Amino acid sequence: MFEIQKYNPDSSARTGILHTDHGIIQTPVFMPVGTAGTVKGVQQRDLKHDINAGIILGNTYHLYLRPGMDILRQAEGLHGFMNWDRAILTDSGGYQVFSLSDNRKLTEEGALFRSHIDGSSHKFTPESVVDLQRVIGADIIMAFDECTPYPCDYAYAKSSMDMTHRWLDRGIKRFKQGESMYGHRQQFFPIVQGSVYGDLRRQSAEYIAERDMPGNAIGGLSVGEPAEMMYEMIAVVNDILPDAKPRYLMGVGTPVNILEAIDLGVDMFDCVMPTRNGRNGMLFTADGIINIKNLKWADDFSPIDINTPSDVSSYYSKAYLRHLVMSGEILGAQIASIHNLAFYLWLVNEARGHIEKGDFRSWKEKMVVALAQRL
RNA sequence: GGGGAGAUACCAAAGUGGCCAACUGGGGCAGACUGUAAAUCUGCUGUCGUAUGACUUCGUAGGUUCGAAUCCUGCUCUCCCCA
Repeated sequence: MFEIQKYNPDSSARTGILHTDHGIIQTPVFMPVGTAGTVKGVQQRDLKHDINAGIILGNTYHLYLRPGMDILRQAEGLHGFMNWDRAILTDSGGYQVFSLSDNRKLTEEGALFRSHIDGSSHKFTPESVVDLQRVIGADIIMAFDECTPYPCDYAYAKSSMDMTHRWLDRGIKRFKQGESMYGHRQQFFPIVQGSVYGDLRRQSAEYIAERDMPGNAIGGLSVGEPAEMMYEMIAVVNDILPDAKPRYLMGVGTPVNILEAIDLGVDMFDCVMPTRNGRNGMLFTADGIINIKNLKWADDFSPIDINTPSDVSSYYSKAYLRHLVMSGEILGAQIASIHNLAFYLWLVNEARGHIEKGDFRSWKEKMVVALAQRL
């Protein structure tokens, strides 16, 4: 269930509230990615109290391979297993169809995977992926799709999109036949595809909108295409997807990408960037990007970032964090991950505040310039 | 005092007449990373702003040779064994 709270007067940006049985989520929202049942490097305690994440991601493919469904069932799902009482969204494994393309084979029936862990063979179908996500028990579960690569020729993009649509209907059917295993409600989101082709995107958005599910996702973007192309596709799609339902832009993105997409009417985001890039020494701040490994920070004893409201951001110095990252110390990856996630959450909350105030557009224009700076 | 081994770039360590400005690690410098097979990957790392180019290098001083990090001689230093 989703309620719009406020529209920004001069853009498609809006604020809303998404209801789940594990709490309400104010949108726009950023969802930290916790693929394997862990937001890498960050404890649940810090995710809650320092970062204040209301919802995190898990991944069906990875959890299915390890620890496996039997363990998750015994643990009463992923919530019980990782002791996380707020909301969870699971990706279906559609992204792995893309990222593990060397290890899989697609058919109308579904996808045959070779496990990246032990090489064993596994089959995912639109139906089985619903069943797996029942066991995992996420509040929001995703349809099984093919995330097409970029570049992707028109013919392939079209046939892939059509198959994703057929897969969607099979998934919805399975979803409606079954029920949640642990007593809380689950919502099923379909995914728009169509690569970078406006007419395909339009077609896909129409198809998905007709399914009338509680929320809609936009997939297959930020896979290497220019940002402008991505924005164009988002605009096309959002024009068709119903206003009254949350729109989830999968896998995006940079702080700038997120503000631009909010401007276009997107409500939900997830991305590995704050955690992965954080582990690799990139820090995001409201003034721009810091590569903490750069020599110039070696003797900078000022706080990492006094603007970002997390304990670590103002407690530790840049020089110290650089030392930790350069030395390969685990704490460096942890601090950087917490800081970046807190920054992403701060950014979308700030966006929310400005939408409510009605000056989102002008605030965004200023931020987009600042955020892209290299410090 | 006697015998033996060795000195290579920031460190470690290959190379033992031309394919050597010198393998490979590490370190350092920089870059990449977008629904996570990533605490990962890529580039550079003697000097000359770039170079299929020039110049200076393999403890040190000489020598042999068309050509030496590689062979010979002296010197300096280090390590090991025996007294």
